[in-house]
Amino acid sequence: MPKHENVSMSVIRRLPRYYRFLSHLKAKGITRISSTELSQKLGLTASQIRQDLNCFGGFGQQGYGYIVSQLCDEIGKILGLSGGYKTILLGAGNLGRAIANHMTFESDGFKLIGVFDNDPNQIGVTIGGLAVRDVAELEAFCRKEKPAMAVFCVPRSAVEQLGEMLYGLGIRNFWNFSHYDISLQYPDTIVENVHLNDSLMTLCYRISNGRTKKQEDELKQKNSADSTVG
Amino acid sequence: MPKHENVSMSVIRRLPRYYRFLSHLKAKGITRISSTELSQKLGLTASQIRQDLNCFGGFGQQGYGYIVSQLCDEIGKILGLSGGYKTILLGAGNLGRAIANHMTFESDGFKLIGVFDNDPNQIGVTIGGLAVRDVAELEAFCRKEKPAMAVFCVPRSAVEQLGEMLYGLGIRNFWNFSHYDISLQYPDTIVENVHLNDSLMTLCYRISNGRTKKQEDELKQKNSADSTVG
DNA sequence: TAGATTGTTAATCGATTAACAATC
DNA sequence: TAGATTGTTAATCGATTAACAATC
Repeated sequence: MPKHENVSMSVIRRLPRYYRFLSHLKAKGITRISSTELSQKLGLTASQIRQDLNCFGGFGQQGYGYIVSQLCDEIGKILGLSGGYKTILLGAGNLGRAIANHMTFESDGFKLIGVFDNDPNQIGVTIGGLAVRDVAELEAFCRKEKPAMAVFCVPRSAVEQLGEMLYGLGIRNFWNFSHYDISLQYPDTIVENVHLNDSLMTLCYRISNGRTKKQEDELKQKNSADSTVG
Repeated sequence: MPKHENVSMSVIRRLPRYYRFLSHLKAKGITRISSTELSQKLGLTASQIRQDLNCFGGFGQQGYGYIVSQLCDEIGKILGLSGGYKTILLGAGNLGRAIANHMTFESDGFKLIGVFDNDPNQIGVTIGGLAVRDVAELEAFCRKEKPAMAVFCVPRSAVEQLGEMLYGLGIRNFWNFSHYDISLQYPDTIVENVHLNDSLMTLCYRISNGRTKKQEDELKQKNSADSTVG
């Protein structure tokens, strides 16, 4: 597995979108696509797509474009989707359940091996094919199974406590749905935060304040382009 | 309510973090904070924070800093958190439930007024204080209540159908958890996407490929700073 | 007044876009 | 070969950081 240093987060965050769309094309039986076509479908520039892909190597053929299935597989490899990283999930509330099901049915590089909660009513209930365990068993479970990643679907305060324990047990990778960002405490962790609250407030801002000038310009441009076509 | 044009999405996406942290400080009874202190707590530069805030006006006092409660309230106003935008939610699965509860207990500018599903087993069940309605009632409900925002917690295919209907009914603001991005179809919509899948794949990439050079440098710098302090 | 910290301008850095030679 | 489209370099644009005068 090659290491791709110096690739910016901006590029990395676009890879899943490419992967998703290419999978879609592949499923539809489309074999070939150019950067221009891709850019139109995704709302990006062709230049950016070529620039992004060339961070990892030349996957296209001049004068032809990209072979959909090949490019899709390559991006899957780059993303490390066959990793099968052992994962535990903390918190069996509604969000935890949704995430557990998601991870079970669409395993994007991770394998859920344990779900934990401290609520006696939840313990034993089956979620994503797994019986919810008592959080009291967490330490022993981790020593035995050595999970690579932990998902936090618990409140902020619980993450502060559990984070310390899991860090002590060697876990360095986290998918965090709480407000507490463990990476500020332990800088050598890899944390992917999903702050639903922030997302909602951003939406609130956008509704309240209207579009930015840039967005307004793009919209105008798009509208005039549409009416030219039609 | 002033309109702040020309504010970039990068700035807007940091506002909720400021707001969240300032609320936290306020709750702890802290009255004053400088941009330097804030920057240390949030892992940003003081310069960036001042630059960000000055997009909206001068909220600080030279030689003193910022009054926590005042700054917090101002950011809340900028975000439009008192908007109380009427919101409907489509999809009463686990994710829909988690989101409905979230929106009911922490109303960040939105008021949930209806939850819809097409599964007869879900209809009538209470979620976030609301009885789940049959999606067949959706159109009549919207004509009467005129919601400002819709949350999509349904699969891609359902969003394609429902999106068209809701757009036709005048709804232009969406919080979207599906893979289907309605803003590509209707450019005059405001859509905030939450792609959990993409987030997970990004994490997978980061685990598989290690830190970027920039992150590695920052980590080294932080470690040496820590050992100098201790 | 002296010290501190903002608001704001200028400098740097990084990301996106444009252009075009290479080549299938 | 001619046409198309990539890979890659150069130009532009935007965002972040640094610096410092203004001022509390």
